[in-house]
Amino acid sequence: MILDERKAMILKAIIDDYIITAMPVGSRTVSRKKGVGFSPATIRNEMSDLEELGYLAQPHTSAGRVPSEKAYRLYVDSILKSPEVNPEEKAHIEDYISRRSGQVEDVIRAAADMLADATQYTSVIVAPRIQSLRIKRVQMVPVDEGSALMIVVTSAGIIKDALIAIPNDMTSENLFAISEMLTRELSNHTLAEVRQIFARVFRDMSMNRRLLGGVMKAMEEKLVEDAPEDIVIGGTTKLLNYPEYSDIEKAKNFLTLFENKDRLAAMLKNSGGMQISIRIGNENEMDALKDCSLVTATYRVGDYASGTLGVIGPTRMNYRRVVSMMDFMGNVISKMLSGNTNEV
Amino acid sequence: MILDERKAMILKAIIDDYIITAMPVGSRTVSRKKGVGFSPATIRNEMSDLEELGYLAQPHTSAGRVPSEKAYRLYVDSILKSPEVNPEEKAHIEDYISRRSGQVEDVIRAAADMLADATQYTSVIVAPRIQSLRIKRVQMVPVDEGSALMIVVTSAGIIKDALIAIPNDMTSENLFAISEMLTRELSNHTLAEVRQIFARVFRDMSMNRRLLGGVMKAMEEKLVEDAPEDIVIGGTTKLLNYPEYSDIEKAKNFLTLFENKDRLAAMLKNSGGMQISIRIGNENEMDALKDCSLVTATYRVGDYASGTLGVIGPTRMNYRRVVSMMDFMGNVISKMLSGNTNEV
DNA sequence: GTTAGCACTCATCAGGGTCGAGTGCTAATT
DNA sequence: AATTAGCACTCGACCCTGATGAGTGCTAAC
Repeated sequence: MILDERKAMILKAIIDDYIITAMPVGSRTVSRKKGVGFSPATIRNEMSDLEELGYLAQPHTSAGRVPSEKAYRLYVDSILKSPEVNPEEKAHIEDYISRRSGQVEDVIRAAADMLADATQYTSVIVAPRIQSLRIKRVQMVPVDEGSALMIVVTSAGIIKDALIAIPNDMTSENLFAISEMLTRELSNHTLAEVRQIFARVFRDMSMNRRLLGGVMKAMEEKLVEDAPEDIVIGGTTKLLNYPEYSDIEKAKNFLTLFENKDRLAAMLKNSGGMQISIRIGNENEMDALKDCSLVTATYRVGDYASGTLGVIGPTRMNYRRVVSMMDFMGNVISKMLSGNTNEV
Repeated sequence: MILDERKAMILKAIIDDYIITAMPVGSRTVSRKKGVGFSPATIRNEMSDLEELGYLAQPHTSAGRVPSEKAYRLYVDSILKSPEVNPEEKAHIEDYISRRSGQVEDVIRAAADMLADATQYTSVIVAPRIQSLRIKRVQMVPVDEGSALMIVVTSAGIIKDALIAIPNDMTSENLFAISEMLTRELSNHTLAEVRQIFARVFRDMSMNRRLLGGVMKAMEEKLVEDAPEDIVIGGTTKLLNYPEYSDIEKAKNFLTLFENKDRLAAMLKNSGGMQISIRIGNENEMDALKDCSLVTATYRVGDYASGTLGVIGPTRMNYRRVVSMMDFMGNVISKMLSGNTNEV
């Protein structure tokens, strides 16, 4: 089912045109393109074949042709090798992001904005899964009579905190001592392992059972269990600039998507572990994305944790640019976030 | 320029109807309402008067009448006294929000969601201005070789943090000692005063000049100066459900508004210190809000700090409900956030 | 195998007619 | 004097129509 060279060339021309104009492409238009040395009639015959093969579709009898998802798929697969981002742009992006020192949230925020800006589509970045991170320090800071802020510093400089209740008579020296102890016990373990470790600690030392109970509860509840996904969205309204979203219903559907961040994160993450994954139109499970394409990539933090970044645009998006941009951006994020992390 | 009773009644009927239907209201419609004992003809005469007085407008000759901003203003002023939120709803909201323990961010997030949900308009809440908060504790937690997380706990349990650079040979005991010292020096002062205090400390003790320099720089840069406004938005897409936003251009304008949070915060905050302020249509400075109304209220945190909450909806919004909801919500937030704060 | 020619299709748009909601005015009623 | 009924008038919404033009498929000529 491989296309001969001329068909492929014509199909490519049609897709290229459609990516820009979002209008059905006619035979005349194709034949006028440079590099295409055939008359409209010839093109028509080929287009007719392509339609039969399922690569093109006609919105109505006397309209031009529109590429099908199958066509995009072919196009995308054939194009992935040849990236295209100019060096100045790269430098600019890297500079902007690296200016955000440290905090993972900030880096991701900056990256999402840059990605949306560079592609002119909507971008989404999911922070690394927290359960898989290794704890480096645990520290409690008194906030109030009876409450303290528990801070967990993990590898890769990702920091999580939660308010916990403490006994009223606890001094800050006391808290410090306990923090040191917890750090000793927990460091180098993942958050997911915390529960078992606590079980052991509880047996070993009877000290401050009540406080430890509170700490453990907070860790489980706030840091492990229902921790909402950390997910950042850039350029939410970018897609409204494209004609396919001039229908208010579609726009609304699309925008509501971002209100449920957990679902969004879930969707982004099942990219099957591919380095770069592209889902076109109906290849997406979510209804609101049925006429969008979603390009996702993975970035790494240190040696174990990883996160996902994605771009959502119309099916006729500029895949070449998006893919290379994602590739580049993934590397930048990895570099920024792993830079912090010296060994554990 | 006060309206006689009948005119007022007719005007109110028109506004009430328009709030629901978003369609020009005709004399017949008004006359059919219960409580209005007049024929369409009579109503027409009154409506004609009201138009002359500037309370009504006609989109075109043979259409019904539409309330002007002046009418809304009158309506709103006359209605502010009589709140309307049912007790179960109140209980539900209070319960939902109080479930978010502690962290200011969480409370505000929850409140914004609730507010948007209860009103079916878009809600905005600005966190208390950080400069005016009093410091309760300063604590540094080592993160990495050469970097630490500085945490500033302020009154009202609002917590700010920033990554700072520290000398490589700093131990955690060392950091703890310095934290204690900083806490002693800074507690009970506002962030805005930090600079002067540092000047004094610098003279008094020569210890660890380099670290202190870093701390001070971080405080100034990250916590005082360009700290972006903490602002939370709920129900961004809610307004898309109203016919006045079925125009994609308007929708886009409106949505882009939320991308510049600083401007948004600035606008919310200049409500002239009123308890509840309502800006209708052109009373708003921002173009994107020219055909919206903005209702803002103030909440307090402890005795000194305060923040703003707001609802954005179409000019024909249900003012009665929104106002009473804002009033209630402001109190809930105040209570939640001040509850934490025992004396400093 | 390629192309020119031609009849055919169909979305888009402007013009024109009808319909109905709503008005303003005038005259009749209370 | 206030209210109401009646009526002519206005104007947007809707539907139908025909013209236009982009684009197609087929056939015959090159």
